Amino acid sequence: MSDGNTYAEVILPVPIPTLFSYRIPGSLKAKVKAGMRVQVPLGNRKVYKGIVRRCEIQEPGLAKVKNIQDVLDEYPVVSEVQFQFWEWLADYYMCTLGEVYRAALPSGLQKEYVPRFESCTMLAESYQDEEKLNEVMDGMSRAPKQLEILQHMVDLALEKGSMASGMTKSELSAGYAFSQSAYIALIKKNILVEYRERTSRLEYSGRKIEAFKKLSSLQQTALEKISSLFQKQQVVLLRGVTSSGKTEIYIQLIREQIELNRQVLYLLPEIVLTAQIVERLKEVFGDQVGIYHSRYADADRVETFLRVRENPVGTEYKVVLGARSAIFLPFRDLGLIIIDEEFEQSYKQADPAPRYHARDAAVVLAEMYGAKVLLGSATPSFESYYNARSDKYGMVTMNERFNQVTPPEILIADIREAYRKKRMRSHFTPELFSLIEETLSADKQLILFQNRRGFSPYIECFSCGWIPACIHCDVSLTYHKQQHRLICHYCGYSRAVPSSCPECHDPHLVTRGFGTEKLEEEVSILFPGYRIGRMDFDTTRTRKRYERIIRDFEGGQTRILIGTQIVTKGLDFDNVGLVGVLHADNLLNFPDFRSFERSYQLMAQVAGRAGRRDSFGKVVIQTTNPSHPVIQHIRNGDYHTMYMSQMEDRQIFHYPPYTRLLKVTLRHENKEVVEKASHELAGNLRKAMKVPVMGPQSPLIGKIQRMHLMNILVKLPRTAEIGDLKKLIKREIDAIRSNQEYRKLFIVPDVDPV
DNA sequence: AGCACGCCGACT
DNA sequence: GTCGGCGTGCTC
Repeated sequence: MSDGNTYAEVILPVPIPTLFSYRIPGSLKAKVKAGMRVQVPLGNRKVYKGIVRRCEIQEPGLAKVKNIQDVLDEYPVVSEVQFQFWEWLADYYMCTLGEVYRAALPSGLQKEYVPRFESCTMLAESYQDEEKLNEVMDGMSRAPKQLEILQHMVDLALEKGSMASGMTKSELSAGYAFSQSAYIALIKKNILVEYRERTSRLEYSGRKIEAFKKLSSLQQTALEKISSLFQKQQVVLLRGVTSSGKTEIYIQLIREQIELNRQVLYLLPEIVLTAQIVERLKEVFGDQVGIYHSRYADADRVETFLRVRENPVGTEYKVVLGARSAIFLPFRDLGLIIIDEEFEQSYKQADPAPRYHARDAAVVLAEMYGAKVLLGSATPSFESYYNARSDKYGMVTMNERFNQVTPPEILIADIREAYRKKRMRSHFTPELFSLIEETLSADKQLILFQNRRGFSPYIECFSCGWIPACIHCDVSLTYHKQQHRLICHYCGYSRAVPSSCPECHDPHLVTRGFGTEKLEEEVSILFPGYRIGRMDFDTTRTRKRYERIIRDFEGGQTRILIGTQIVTKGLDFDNVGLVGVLHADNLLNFPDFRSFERSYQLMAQVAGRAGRRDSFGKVVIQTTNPSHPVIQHIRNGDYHTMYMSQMEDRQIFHYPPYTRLLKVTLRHENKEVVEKASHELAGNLRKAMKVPVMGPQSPLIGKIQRMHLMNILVKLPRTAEIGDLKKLIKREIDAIRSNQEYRKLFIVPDVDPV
């Protein structure tokens, strides 16, 4: 039954799993289209910006239907393909469309965003013909000012490409005695037309495009293999060791897509997305390259977002270099998605929802666009390698480094033996110590890796063993010497260092273990006179500081670089002769089924920093367990054997890639409540379905920010249609949620947790 | 997620 | 007498 009104379904950024229906007032009927942002009231006088999912729907049959207040776009900002992608994401990752909306649009588009408009002008269509124009210009001897403007107009237009080119009024009026009245006369005569255009906050460099680098024969072969695999496969894994020159292969593939007038999304982990890589792409693709990541000012993200699609066809960005959220950009026609360092955990969004994995989501997105996916990595994730080996993906391997760069020599140093023989010097084995000396005297640089920040992971009372712990979390506090404070690495809580033990009043408190800060101090004492750079969470808070540390090391001002994980990522230095891993056991002993895989990837990455370009490098890995299989595999560079042995375990214990995991985390401020609820949920899940349900288990850190945690792990079969199982799980979660007893309980499902 | 409504303790 | 604490429930 139609009442003559039309209605729209709107997605709002609220965690409610429904769309909201609004009436479209007559005045807006012509303007509202799916994918446009609208302003709507919700609840008490609150104004929200929502996205129209569908419009022109029938009367929704609700008691209260409010009006759309305003339409905020001239063109849709979300396309139908994007909506399909949003819906897939919400369904697969068990979240609401509202949550996807929050993640997908830059916040500038969710709040106020006032684009800058500028007056532009161009020749009216009938005067774009040269003869016709000459005719009027000949008749303008009595209007020299108008003639001058036209002359100028033609020069500028031709410079831009054609007589039909538009320009801003300020461009037209620059550099001569521009007459406003003469200009208006030309508009009135319909020789010029004026229009308004949104102008950019991002600068066009107008830079000249440089020639493509010639590929080596190895690169050329790899490129040809990739192209031929793309004939029959949607996804190809490019397995290329560090320094094998993957980037230049990507550049050729991007070029091919641009020639086909299709767009390319080039995903990188946030931290690898540095000036180095951006520069290289701009060198060859100039202003066709867009950048999109969270460290960008939001206004710039909005610009990139809009320029991916809204620009006239042909002038939009052809390739966007971005971090994981770039999968939400509204591409007109995506032909290829490159995912570099595809094994990086940071592709998975942990918090908040949608807890999506950009690599996996990108494969689905590519399918929707009919695009290809290239995964790049030196040490692929086991999932991707498994897919390649089972022919789901194509695979191309590059085993040699570019320009015959010699792979680094990897030495394993036994910490325990060195201790026994009393040959440790602070945290250095004799092997590492003498190689540091050698490297420094050979005028080379070195990198030391320790996966802990701060000075020491905890302090302890010498007489009674008391250890200061966080008041909000179940962890010890890390001592930061420079700030002279004890800091919680989970919630940020900090306190002064006590002058004596509060338990037994002994003033003798000792530091235990070591982090990057302590390492820096000891290196400066043991190897005086060399400038040291430290790169960790504490020293890289701002982009400026981060870039400065890199620049100083790149330029050779700092000789020694000490850091956490962050030094392993994608940095390309020429003069590094040595890389030291101070304590590999930290990584290996992490209680997670992926810890071997991770350790291998991490150590292989650190090792890859050594001996790039024309220099020969060495890597020293210090460990208390030199016979550990991962250590042996690293030394032999044997990814495959490592993979095969891990796969056996994964199959036996039902872990990915043989199953899909779904982790449910329960949070409550009361320990008893969260334990009771999680047991109840796990029990109900076991009753409801025939798949392995593990737990509930208290995680390694049982309390974070005053909230007690419990995890339940569901192992979903790879083969079956898992949609129904997820619905079932959702139902059980909702049942627990609706229990009054558990009203302050948070239940968070995480699909494919990492 | 907001935001208001609603029902109990310390203040001008 | 009220200001305000945050528990509860709803939002087209």
